[in-house]
Amino acid sequence: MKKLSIVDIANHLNVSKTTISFILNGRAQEKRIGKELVERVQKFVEEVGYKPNSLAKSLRTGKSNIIGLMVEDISNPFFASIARLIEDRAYKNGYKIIYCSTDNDTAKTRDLISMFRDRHVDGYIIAPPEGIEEDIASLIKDGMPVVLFDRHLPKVNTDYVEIDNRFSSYNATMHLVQQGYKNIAYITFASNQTQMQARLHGYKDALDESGLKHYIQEIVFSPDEELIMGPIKTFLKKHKNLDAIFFGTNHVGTCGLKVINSLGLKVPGDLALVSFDDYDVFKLFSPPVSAIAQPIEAIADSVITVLLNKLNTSSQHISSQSIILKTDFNIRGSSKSNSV
Amino acid sequence: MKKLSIVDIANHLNVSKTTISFILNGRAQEKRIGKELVERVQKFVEEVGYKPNSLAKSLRTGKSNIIGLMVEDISNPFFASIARLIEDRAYKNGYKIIYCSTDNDTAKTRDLISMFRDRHVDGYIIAPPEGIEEDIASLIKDGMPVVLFDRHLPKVNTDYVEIDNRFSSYNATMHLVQQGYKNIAYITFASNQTQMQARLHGYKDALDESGLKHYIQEIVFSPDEELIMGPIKTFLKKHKNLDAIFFGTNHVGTCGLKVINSLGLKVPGDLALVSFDDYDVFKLFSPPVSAIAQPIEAIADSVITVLLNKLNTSSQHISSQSIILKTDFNIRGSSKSNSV
DNA sequence: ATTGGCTGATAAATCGATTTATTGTAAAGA
DNA sequence: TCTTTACAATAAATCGATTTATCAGCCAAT
Repeated sequence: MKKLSIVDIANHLNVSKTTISFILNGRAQEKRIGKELVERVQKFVEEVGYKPNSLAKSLRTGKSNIIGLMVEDISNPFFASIARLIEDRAYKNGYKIIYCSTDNDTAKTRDLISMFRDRHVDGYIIAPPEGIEEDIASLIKDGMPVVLFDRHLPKVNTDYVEIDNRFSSYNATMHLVQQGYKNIAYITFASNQTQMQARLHGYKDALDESGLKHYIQEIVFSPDEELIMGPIKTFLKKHKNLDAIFFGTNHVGTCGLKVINSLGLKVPGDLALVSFDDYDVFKLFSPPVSAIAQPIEAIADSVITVLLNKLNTSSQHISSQSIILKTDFNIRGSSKSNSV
Repeated sequence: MKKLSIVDIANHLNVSKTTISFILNGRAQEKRIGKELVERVQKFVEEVGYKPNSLAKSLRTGKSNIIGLMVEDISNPFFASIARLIEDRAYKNGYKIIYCSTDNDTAKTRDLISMFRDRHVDGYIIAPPEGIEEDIASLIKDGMPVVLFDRHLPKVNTDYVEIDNRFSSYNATMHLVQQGYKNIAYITFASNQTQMQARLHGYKDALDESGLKHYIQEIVFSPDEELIMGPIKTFLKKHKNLDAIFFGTNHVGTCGLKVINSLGLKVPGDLALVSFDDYDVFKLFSPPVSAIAQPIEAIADSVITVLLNKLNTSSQHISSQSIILKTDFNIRGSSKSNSV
């Protein structure tokens, strides 16, 4: 009982495979195929559960109904949640997802793009690392639908979905300032990606406006958490005068909390905390940590909507669109009572 | 500058495409193709960056170099981490991953399997929901390599990778018993899956052995966390005498912590806690929560090793193998001093 | 009687590879 | 001299669909 092909169907019904194909692709009317024949074919196909070989189909039509999704790291809860939502929406629209993690590694990403291309994916959803501009540009030049998210590439004209990083960061920093904190540090991953730079600027702007001093610690990303916690620990020991910390991502934040625990620091007595990216860890820490929550449903929705749009309209009147979404600032924990 | 095909290469070099194909597939020697020709072809292919169309290749060979990965929910950190590791290993071995989340929904899973099949994936890695026995069996009957993980299907003879759930659970429960807790509850998701049943049994066995009373709360899974927290809250309010809780999964555990926070209960003063599946939340809770840590690297490694084995050896001498891995019990927080 | 239009269906080309069967030559063996 | 054998490369078949071009029959119009 091996799989049957369109030829088997055709032979069994004494009909040409062309006819079968037309009927199955809803072109029966257009091709003036007799009603009884159509019914007979449909009935039989249904009966034996015939399904066209999608590889052959893709080979001929050039469409694969697969979307390539490239995130930084699928094991990061932020990306995992987004991926999950995108997956759902994509399936509902008849698309499958091939995904991969880039690790923010340009060479790896290049490989993966070429692999996606090789697999003839119909569209790309990418959280791009730095240095990948040319590859993305060439993708677009060749007419592939591409949507970036979480960050974008200033030198390349693409569709992208982002949040208002600068303002979110500015706003959170200002919140600390207004609570009376004077020595507010910003701990983040060293990165020139747009979203990270915007967050950094938001922090700086808020402090500049308030006449406070910057305390910035940039950490080189590593899969080994110890190598993230180490620099944080050193930084905290060096700057004993800090009274508040703003973490640039959930990952930095989580590592930061571990350091704070290990140093036995009291929150918010010794240090007030705020982090970018909300996360169970922040809700359950005691006291709970305020965090900037990205609207993941909205991000996923926007991304997939923009991409499906590009996939369905061959004529692109719009050269490219960018969507900037708002974040929520979830304020938690007892606000410092002795604010100025 | 459209993509070039093997015919373009052949024409350009005045060589037949057969020859090109043989050379590119490393069959030059076997097919006795002249050395200079081989070099000339390889040089040119390298130069123009020609890559065979993998769809055509798959169509002809029947292999897709794609592995289908079905987890319960990719946004669950346990599955996300496993997926990430599997992804890495698969890529290193020339395989790509198509993934999806089953939601433990049998009908959805059935659809997804048929989709994977349709896509001609070479192998399947599945955390199976209940009721999917027949579909898996038919997959195997048709010679598809399948590896289950996290749980297995007793009625189907498959390869699978699991942890020692019963013992892990028994051990963790015993730990609470030995610390002197008398009223130990087990809160879990209602499920007949093997791993959940094994965990439940481990709990029961430990209590039976110790002559303690069972307190079991099974919660119907829901994507809405409120519907998980609600029953937990009710349960805790109903059983004021509880002095310890064992959570059956990280998700239940996280929700449980939220309830405990909202009720203002003190840990471990009012309640001692242990959870299955380790997770940042448990490490950072104060006091930190003891947890059973699954060896995710080992799980991912085993899964992919078993699958690659099946993929590379056409003759399966082994009918099926099951791998049971050990867990780590991470004991945290101050142990109760007034133990019996 | 020939052309043209319409209907209903099909033969053949195509997508881009792999695989099988075949060809042509030159050297070796009978 | 004629047949083998080895060598080097290729033509053609195949995978399973879609798409283009073609055909056969029939009726109306020129």
